[in-house]
Amino acid sequence: MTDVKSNKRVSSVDVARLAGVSQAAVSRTFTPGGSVSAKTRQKVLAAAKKLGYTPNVIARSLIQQSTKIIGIVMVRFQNPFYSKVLGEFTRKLNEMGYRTLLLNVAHSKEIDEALPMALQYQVDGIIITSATLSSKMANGCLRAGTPVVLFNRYDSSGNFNAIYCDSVGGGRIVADALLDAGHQRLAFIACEKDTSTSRDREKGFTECIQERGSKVFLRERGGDYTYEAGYSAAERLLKRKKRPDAIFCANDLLAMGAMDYARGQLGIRVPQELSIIGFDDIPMASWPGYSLTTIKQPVDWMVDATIERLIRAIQAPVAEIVMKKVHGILVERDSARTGKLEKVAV
Amino acid sequence: MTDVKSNKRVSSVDVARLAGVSQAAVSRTFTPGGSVSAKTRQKVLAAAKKLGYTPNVIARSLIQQSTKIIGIVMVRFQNPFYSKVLGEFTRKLNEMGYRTLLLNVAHSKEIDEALPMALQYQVDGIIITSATLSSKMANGCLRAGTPVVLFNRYDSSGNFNAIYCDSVGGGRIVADALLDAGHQRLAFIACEKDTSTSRDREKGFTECIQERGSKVFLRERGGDYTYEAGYSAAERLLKRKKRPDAIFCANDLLAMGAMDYARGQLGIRVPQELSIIGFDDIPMASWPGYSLTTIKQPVDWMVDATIERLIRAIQAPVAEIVMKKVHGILVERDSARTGKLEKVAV
DNA sequence: TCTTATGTTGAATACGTATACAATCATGAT
DNA sequence: ATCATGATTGTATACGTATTCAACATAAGA
Repeated sequence: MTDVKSNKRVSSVDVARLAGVSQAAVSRTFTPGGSVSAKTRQKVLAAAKKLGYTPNVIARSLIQQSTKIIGIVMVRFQNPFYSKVLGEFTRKLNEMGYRTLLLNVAHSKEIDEALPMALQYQVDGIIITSATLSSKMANGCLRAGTPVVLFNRYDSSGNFNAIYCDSVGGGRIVADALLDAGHQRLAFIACEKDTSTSRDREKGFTECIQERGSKVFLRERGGDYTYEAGYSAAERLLKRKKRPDAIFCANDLLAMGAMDYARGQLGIRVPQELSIIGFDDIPMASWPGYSLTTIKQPVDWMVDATIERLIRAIQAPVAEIVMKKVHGILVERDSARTGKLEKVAV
Repeated sequence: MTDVKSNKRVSSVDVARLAGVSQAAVSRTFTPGGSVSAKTRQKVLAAAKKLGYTPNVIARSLIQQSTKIIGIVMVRFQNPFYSKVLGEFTRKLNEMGYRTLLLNVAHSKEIDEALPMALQYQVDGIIITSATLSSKMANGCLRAGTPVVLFNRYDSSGNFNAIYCDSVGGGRIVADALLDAGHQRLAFIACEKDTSTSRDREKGFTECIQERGSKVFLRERGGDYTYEAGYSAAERLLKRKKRPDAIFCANDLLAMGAMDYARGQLGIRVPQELSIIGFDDIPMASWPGYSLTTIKQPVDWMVDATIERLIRAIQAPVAEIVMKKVHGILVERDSARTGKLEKVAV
């Protein structure tokens, strides 16, 4: 029964020969809308089963000019936010009949090496998370006619589709909430590694505070978007004589690091003595141990929108560029005092 | 300068025509060991640049019988352990000239749907993490001549390459450490979702305890390999009148959930009143907030070994099966009393 | 019965590349 | 100048499939 004699690949021609039909008949049998009689279909399927035949998608994609592969470029793998994002992308794309070619990139600079790989593999589309494109690569994609959608980034040139969360607005929301609750000395912990998100979150935060006649008390650079960076930044921030009473961190990991330092090393009570707010709303943010107040990015919506935009661009390659900005929402947990002053005053 | 007139794909024939050479010359120019004179190479490269030509790897793979794509099947995406694993795999495979096709699978059962996809795409090899294969699919891979390596699983039939961590041994180490430190009532929190790892970790733990003349005090099913499952399992475990003085959890996430419940809800001091030990050593385990004592899986080594085995199987398709088991090591942090009794007694 | 429409079928071709083979070229030694 | 040697080149073919086209069969309608 097991016909594992030669490790030679079995092709549609082999199946056709065994079934006594033409190769075209085999192809049609395995093509959803194919015009085949029930009889030949039977014969073909029987022969295919006997030989263990599987259609070669690579060969198919050559002639159909479509690989049904989407390239996903990710920069920060370990960050749970992007784990979640990647999981959603692969799952949903799978359901729609697409496979995902994963390009893991350590730094934004490497993106210029990764993209040609994707293009060489004739991917139908490319999703780029947390990074932008050099104009050179942008041109490459244009030439290849491969649609690109930026996820959680935008390109100020306006040449790319982009789905992203309003970082500036998120920063403003945080500033408002903290000031409304009566905080006096607001600090910010940034990520310095060429991330536009950190810059924008700080921008909204700072602008809003200034508009309300105050200014950011302290600013510390985290260096990275990691727990460790937040931990050490908090150390530098909280060892001062006059320390902040609220810290807004550029993302949740930084916030969790900061919180652990404040509580664990200095015994500071959160939120009674210090409010901490993050950004992203990663799964861990809701863990009781942290119960982090944060700006939630509507990941599901963003993923859906990104996929929809990409598919549309693939199907109708009109030179139409769509940029969608979605608002983050403040998830109030227990790491920050965010109640309006009035409420307390009453 | 921008010749983006037609979105028609540019092929080696187009380049050849423009350069005034044969298509073969173009192909040879882009083939590392190709026999081309410097002069024609110049002409070809110039023409290629002008047209924005990129070799079509799909077409190449058709004739070379090799796609340079590795399929990776992952079951539990959100778990930071596998995030790390995936990151390592993609990075290292990339460096070796392979791309990765990511197949995200919600449950082990779905693996039988995912694998044919990989095979249809003619992947050169397949890595399966945290799941085993049905014998039917196993046969499919055999027929297709596609090597498979199981990561962090083994197949008792002995038909598959496998690289995995000694879960039984890890469980024993934990039992020894806890008993040596004088714990009396040892509990275990399991993951029930068809995971052999959880079963094996419990097996080693239980066996060792029995050999030393005792037995497991309590056992609770976590349900999932998640923080939430650990949290609620701990609730059921610790609300009893006579509660355990040590809990071994099937993985780190469960352990962190359990710890947060114990400390946050019941005010139990860890490790003074309760020791907690996990398994995996995910990045968060070393966060000061948890400082979790755990069994470290040597991920880097395991990833390297998996890749090496896979590449070897691809290059020399001898029917050789290799199963490698590596020992986990106890990383002693602050969530468990693990010192030998003698030390304390002296 | 003849016509028309509809459904099946196979032969031939195209997708974009790599490579075997034979032909050509350059080079240096004799 | 002749020959052998080696490097370079072009032609032709193969990889495995989808699809066009024409041929054919079948069934329905007149």
